[in-house]
Amino acid sequence: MFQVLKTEGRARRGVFTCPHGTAQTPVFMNVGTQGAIKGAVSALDLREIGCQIELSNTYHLHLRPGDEAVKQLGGLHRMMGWDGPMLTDSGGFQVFSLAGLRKIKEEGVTFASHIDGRRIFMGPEESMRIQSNLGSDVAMAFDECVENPAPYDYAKASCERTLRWLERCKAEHDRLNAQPDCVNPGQMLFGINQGATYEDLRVWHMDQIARIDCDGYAIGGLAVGEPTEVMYRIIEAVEPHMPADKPRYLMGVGTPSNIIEGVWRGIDFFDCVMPARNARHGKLFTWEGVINIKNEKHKLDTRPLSPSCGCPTCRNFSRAYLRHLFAAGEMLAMRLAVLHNLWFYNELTLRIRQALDEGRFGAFRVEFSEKLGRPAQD
RNA sequence: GGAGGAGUUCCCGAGUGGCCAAAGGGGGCAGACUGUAAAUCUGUUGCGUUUCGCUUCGGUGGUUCGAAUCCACCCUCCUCCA
Repeated sequence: MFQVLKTEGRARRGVFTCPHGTAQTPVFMNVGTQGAIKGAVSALDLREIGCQIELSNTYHLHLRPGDEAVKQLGGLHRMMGWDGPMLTDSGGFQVFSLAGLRKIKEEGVTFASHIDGRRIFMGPEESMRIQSNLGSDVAMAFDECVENPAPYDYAKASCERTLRWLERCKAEHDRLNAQPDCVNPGQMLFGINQGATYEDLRVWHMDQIARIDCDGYAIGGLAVGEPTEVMYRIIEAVEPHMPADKPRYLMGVGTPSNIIEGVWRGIDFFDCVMPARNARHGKLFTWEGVINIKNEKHKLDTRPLSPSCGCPTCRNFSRAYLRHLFAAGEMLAMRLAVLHNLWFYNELTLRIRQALDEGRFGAFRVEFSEKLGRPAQD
């Protein structure tokens, strides 16, 4: 269930309700692909850093430990110790990221497992079955994420197929939810818009999938090679065609600026590996701009990363200590960095919501959209 | 005291007459990262007025058109024998 509380221009402030609770939107979902946030961060930590929705992955959990095993363990929520809202990606992104290891046919996709090379077949029905076994609150439709730029003819054929796959996903999802031993009978289904960088394909595809009754709609296939301006142009073209009473999810995006600009263009849900991955690599987001904590200039800096940050890392540790932990290759470096960046992303969306509540999101956007992507000034 | 062996750029370590400012690794410095095959990947790491010049392979001197590389002596370290 989704309720829009307030709007400012195209931007929306809302509340999303699912079997494991509610999320205030706009929301950033914290990515824990294999049932864990990389960087030694657990579900306990997610609570502390303000995570509203956790995101995991169908393909990866199907390979390890296996979705049947997860089901026997009581579902992914119980397995990983997270009792809040959870969304699972369908494996569609792996069609893109593992492009060298798969073959696409009408029935589905055959992957050569990136772990041991064994053949894994995943089509709409398989993806739905796996996600049903995982017991997430939101299952994503199985789609093909096409790399940009893509030839028009290919993008057209691909998004037509993704539409047919959504019809199969919907049918299988409804069937599975009605099974007596279903892990999470209230599981929702989100459809995914594709069409590469072609506005006519995007709009046609969006109109088509909107006719299939989903609990939300996502824009996929962006931030996969095209310039940022093109991404914004596609969102602006598609968004008016997305059902106004359903949540809108921009998949895999993005930078703090991308999120502000996405909200400005009517997006409610985001997710991205960037805060976690960049954190592991020493790039930290703050309200003053981006900090590369590995840089020599922080060697003797006793200040926290950011004076305006209330995260566990900034409350307790100096830049100098963090830099040392990175230089020394200590696991703790990654953990503290990931906690900080995810806190920042969760607080970013919190402040966006506050700005929307108070009708000043336009001013918020002007103040922060560009600033958050620049290097922090000392 | 005798017999061998070894000293190369920040470190380790290749290189035994010209294609050597010198492989490779480490360390250092910097950059990338967008529904996670990523604790990964890339660049750079003697100086300068940078399609060229200068200084550099323990030290000094020599051979040669040309030396990290060959010769002499010296210094330091390691192993074995006494």
